[in-house]
Amino acid sequence: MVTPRFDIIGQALGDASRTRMLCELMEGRAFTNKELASAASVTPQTATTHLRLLQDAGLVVSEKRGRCVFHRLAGPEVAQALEQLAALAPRDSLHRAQKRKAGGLAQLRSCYDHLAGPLAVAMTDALQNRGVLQRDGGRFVAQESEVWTALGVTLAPDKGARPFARPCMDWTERRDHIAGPMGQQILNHAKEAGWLRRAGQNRELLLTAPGARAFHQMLGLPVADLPHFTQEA
Amino acid sequence: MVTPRFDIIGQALGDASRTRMLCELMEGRAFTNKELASAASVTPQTATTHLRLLQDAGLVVSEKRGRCVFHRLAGPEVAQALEQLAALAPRDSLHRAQKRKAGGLAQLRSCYDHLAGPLAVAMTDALQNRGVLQRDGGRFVAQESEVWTALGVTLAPDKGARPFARPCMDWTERRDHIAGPMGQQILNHAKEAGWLRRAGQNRELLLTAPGARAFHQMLGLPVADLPHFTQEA
DNA sequence: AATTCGTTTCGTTGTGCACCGAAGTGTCTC
DNA sequence: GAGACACTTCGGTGCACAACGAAACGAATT
Repeated sequence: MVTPRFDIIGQALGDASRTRMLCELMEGRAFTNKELASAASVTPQTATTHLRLLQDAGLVVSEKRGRCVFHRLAGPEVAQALEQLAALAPRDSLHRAQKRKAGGLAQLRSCYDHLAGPLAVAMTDALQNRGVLQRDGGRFVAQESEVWTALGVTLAPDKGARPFARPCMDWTERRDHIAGPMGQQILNHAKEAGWLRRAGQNRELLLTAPGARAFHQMLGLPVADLPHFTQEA
Repeated sequence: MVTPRFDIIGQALGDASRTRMLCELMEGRAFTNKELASAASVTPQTATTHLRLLQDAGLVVSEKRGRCVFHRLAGPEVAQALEQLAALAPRDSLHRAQKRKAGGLAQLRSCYDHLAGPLAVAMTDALQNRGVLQRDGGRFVAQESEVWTALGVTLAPDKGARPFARPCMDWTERRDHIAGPMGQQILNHAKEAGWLRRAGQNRELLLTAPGARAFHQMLGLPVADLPHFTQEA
């Protein structure tokens, strides 16, 4: 048969669990297997098979980083095609991204042991612009002494084997931020200095007034749009 | 769950048989159940369930005409979305329409007992423009005496109960042409007058030189692009 | 009324596959 | 090294559904 084979893509779309995963991925960020599994309400091993199928269909690309695997849409065309397809069904739209940005869920949060979100990405950018941090393929190289002064932080010296600064895929910005010992110590210092406070049980964080001043004065980071800590809580 | 529900559409696309049907329908014409069943290589009863599914997904609309049911894509947006989706898969394109138009399969053919194809649609247009034929909801009303002269045909008088001129969904043009006794007698006269000849075993027809003259002079129909009869056969 | 044809409904079979539990691999931390 | 942790592979279960035969329905023709 000479029939065009968009049934492969159709097959990939033809399952509710995969649909839920794709809706998460429509946000543009990269997600781990576990997160997508949770989004689809299935176990990780089921998510693995789903994601392989989406990969085979060319809708999703996956990238291994350490022990995590990050999945994201194969490109903007995919998102566009899916959006157009979803527009055929006059249901509620699927712009989770906007909802999430509007709702204060995760503009500022911790990622494992380090800082994540737009602020973390902006910090990474700022440090790179000042030449304190350089990207070298899949890793970061930091001028340690200068980082101290740039951040006003006294970081413990590197213990050795573990890379001092690693890039970590940021959920919201779909770009890398600083992980590893350096990221961990930055977050610790920010907490101890009272720059950040936990918002609830989850990983969400709030910026305090001194924290906003510190990040803005030291690195020129934009802090106006971030969620600030108020006395209400 | 608040997840968007494009899994319904995805489900509809997620089957090879339905994909084959949709590829046929991408041509823009309306197809009967049986034709789509044949295109998908399944039995008509299987095609029925597939088509209901496509209907529920909002991809296809169906219209009953006599004992036939005509199915076509719900609208141009559907075709566009499918095309964009198919473009994600870098396989061979699905433009059957163009192939079929380029290949001389069915520019001019008989439909049951009457004439079909672009020429038939153009004829219907021309007769309506001259006020000889009027559309009245789901049927045609013809000024019989004037039709005679306009076509240079002597049509037998209407037998009674059966509507003299009925609209019939044209495959190629996705628009109606003239069926019923009127359409039948027009085709008969065209054959007897040597205006048209059969091309092979199928319903394909060829236009002869006198036929081209007749259709062009009497109704101003465009005949240049239609398949002409030559001595080769 | 009988026949033919296109379509649909029903009942059944068979298969594909989503799902999970258990176990295995690779990576990171202590 | 041991112990977490993220992910994958394997095996098995259960369900959804594509497919067809048989039969019913409706429209058109005789």
